[in-house]
Amino acid sequence: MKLLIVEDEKILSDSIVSYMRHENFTCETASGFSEAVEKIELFDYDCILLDINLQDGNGLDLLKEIKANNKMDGVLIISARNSLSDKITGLTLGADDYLPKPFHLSELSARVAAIIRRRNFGGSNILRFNELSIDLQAKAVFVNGKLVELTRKEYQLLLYFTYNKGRVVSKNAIAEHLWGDEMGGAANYDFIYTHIKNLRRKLMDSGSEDYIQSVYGMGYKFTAS
Amino acid sequence: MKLLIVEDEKILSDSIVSYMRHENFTCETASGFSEAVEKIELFDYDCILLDINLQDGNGLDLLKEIKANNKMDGVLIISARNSLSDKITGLTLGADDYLPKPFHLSELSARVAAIIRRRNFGGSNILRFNELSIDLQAKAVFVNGKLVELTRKEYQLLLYFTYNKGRVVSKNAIAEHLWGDEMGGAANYDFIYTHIKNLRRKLMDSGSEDYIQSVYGMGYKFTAS
DNA sequence: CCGAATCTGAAGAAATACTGAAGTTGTTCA
DNA sequence: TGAACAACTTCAGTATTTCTTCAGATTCGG
Repeated sequence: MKLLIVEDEKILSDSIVSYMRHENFTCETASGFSEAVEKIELFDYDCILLDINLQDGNGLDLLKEIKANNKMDGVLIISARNSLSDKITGLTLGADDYLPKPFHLSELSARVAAIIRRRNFGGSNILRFNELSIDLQAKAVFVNGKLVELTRKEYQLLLYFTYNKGRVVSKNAIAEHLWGDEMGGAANYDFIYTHIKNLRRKLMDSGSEDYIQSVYGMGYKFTAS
Repeated sequence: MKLLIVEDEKILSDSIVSYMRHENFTCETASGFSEAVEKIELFDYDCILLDINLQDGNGLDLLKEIKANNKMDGVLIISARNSLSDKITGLTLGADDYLPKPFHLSELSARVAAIIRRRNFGGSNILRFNELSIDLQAKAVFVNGKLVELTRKEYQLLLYFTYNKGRVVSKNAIAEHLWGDEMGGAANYDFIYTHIKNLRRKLMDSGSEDYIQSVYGMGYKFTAS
């Protein structure tokens, strides 16, 4: 899952990134209004953590812009202001949740997870696809009720497939989602081949069909239902 | 058996009521501090499910008031907050148990049932997991009835695991729960490794299975039942 | 049939986890 | 108060697991 943290207090931004990386989110940052606009136009994020008190503009305007651009990213507003009007305005403009400073990082994490769950998976903690089921809370994957032990990357990969079910996802998109900035537009995709191979093998060894369909020259399509 | 659910998130409150009714509890709700005080003064409840993060006041104050009024109601604290101090304060003030959000309704139900059983049959506050038992009042841990001497951190760690039974807890979350904000997103987790090692050793030396499962790259999962 | 894309197993590199011991802090009790 | 002890944290070295790279095999579309 990929996040954009829009926050100009470097210390806070860094600690959010550090925490969320450990929670296995892919994180990118923007320290200002303009940088955020740029990144949001270029990339897809599962959730944008938006501090509405930026130096170089009003975060609510940015929010307006995100929503006007028909971007489907989730948005969590972070604010030092406790004013009810900001909260209401934010939620009216389409933010998914609101978190006043100061906050516990674990609460931030829980809320972000909730937003993503709500937007991508209908709010459910357990996803089912044919003989496959995924418990988001326990971070566990089952085939016919039997636990399959996946590594971090394999789990992230599977999750990315599930919410792009039926769509072809390019290797570029996968790289961007699982690795962020530094790997997007990589020269080769050997590491993706390897992870896909391992994921396929683990699932099929446990008795699952192969729902990861290769689409020559395009990418992969997850075909379970 | 009659419950009072003090919770201002209507969706959560409704789903608790719906679930608990099926478990044959009589349910009433209060969406705020003042409403709760009123109801508690007027009626007797077997157990009060108290969210300590209310809009209109601190839930811990309400708890203090319940206990000061010599009400004998059992109290289960529900909290999104993760600060250890809240937990400790809550239990010190006389709460019977503590359940962090998010939780499974089945777990809530089990804990409520346990509180009621305990209070009605004069038992002490004891959690049981296979050959492990934890006396919350005495803050003592037993393996097959034999006392295991744990340090404070080890005890807190074990307790935190039991609260999150079956879920993967990240080292971040552990750090934040046991040490508070300042450790969130810490650079290294050496101290967690050490405490986990010591806790594991003490429990296993006493004849317990190792219920603390390491999940590479994600954290730990407590697997007893 | 050719070149490009994809797949595979194996090996090296990197990240994560564990351990014992040493250093530091805090508590207890004379 | 301060010596003795317990608890906590840090550190350095080791073990384990995962990630990435690579070379060769296979498949695919034209």
